[in-house]
Amino acid sequence: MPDQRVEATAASARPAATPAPEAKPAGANLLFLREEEIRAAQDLLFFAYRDFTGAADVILEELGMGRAHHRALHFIGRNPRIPVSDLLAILRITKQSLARVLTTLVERGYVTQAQGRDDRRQRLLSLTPAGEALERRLFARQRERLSAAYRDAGGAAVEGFRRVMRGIMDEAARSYMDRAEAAQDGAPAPSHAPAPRNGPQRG
Amino acid sequence: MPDQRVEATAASARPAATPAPEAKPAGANLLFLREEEIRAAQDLLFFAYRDFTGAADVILEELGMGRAHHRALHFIGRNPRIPVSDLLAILRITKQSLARVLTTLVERGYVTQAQGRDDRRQRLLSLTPAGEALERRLFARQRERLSAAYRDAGGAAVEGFRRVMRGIMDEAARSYMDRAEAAQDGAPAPSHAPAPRNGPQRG
DNA sequence: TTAATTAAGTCAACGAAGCTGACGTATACC
DNA sequence: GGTATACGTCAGCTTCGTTGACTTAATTAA
Repeated sequence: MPDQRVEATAASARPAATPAPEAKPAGANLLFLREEEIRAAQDLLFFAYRDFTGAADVILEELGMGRAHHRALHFIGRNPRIPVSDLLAILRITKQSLARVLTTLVERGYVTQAQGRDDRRQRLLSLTPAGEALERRLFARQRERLSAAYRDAGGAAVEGFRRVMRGIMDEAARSYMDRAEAAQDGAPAPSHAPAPRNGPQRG
Repeated sequence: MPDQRVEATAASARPAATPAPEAKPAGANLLFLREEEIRAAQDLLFFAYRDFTGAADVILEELGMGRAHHRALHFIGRNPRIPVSDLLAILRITKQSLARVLTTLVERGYVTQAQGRDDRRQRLLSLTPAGEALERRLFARQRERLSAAYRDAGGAAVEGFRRVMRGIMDEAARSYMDRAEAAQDGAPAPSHAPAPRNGPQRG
């Protein structure tokens, strides 16, 4: 098996990726460091997200489902009785895309749809016990990675992580997170609102 | 225009998502908080990554390219003269998938392929000046988000962010990041190795 | 009470970006 | 001289996003 031993590949002399270190005006170095810091952040986001999402793939594949199913399951689990439109606004996909995954989730008994009480046009989505069980299985895999990272990094780092991640997401997502957190602290039945948006909305 | 005013939707009495607060054995509450912390991390990763990647979409769309093109451009830009196989191992996609985006990047003059000197089978990839210019445009959009987040969160938070993100990615990605950082500090021509893997490798 | 708006579903078709399997070619290495 | 490696390519499939058009039921406003 070619075990991808890329070690020491391409160790040939390569023109350094860094600009020539000669004749830097004052401040340029700082600016450069800042740019490198941001580029490193791009790397961090790519790798961390790739491996975070990949963690649950084994289970998904054995069930013939994809990541889209997992995302729906996750957000329905976190927001019982969420209206379809709110879920759409969280995921930022079209209802046709959501319909595809939702159909299979309902057919296979992972998600139930209940008619809204005050607005009977709504179909409020919740996990069935089977859905909760599946979500927990998927969660367990990602939890391994995340809690190991949290444990190794320590509490202060986790708080920093939280702050930076919040800063990266848009205002709508931040206020969603705020409401989710408030709900966590015992507030009764908040809206799952993803907060006002602006983008397209076609379909 | 229906401005997605989801505010206060579904504020009907909903069975709390949280387990009934009565009769908690000692420690259960802590355990619960820890689980909620990890679930919140899932949310953070989803929203932050969604908006981070979305930031460059406007430019990509106007050029008729996708995120796959951006990823290739990014990692080629960060690793001039990278062999195809190393890029594949970083992106973790098949060469057929990479070929599709690479073909258009080369055709449109954003990327050049040079024959390897010590191993002439290799096609070492680099950005052309046009490719660098495009990458900078794309970078600028993401930079806005990232540097605002860094600025608002502060240096200590950024370090925590970095530590947690490193912890989430797998060992191979961590050692890639280490090597990239070392290269940054003036070491001459390191390998772009994504470090040994294990997964499939078919195709 | 009628008309407009909204929530949700559905059919059809398309595009981006993954995937597998099977080969071909040039180069390296033993 | 034979095997393994780096890269490219043809063909076809899957997931999951997209647009556009249209229906039904329920709510809301005129």
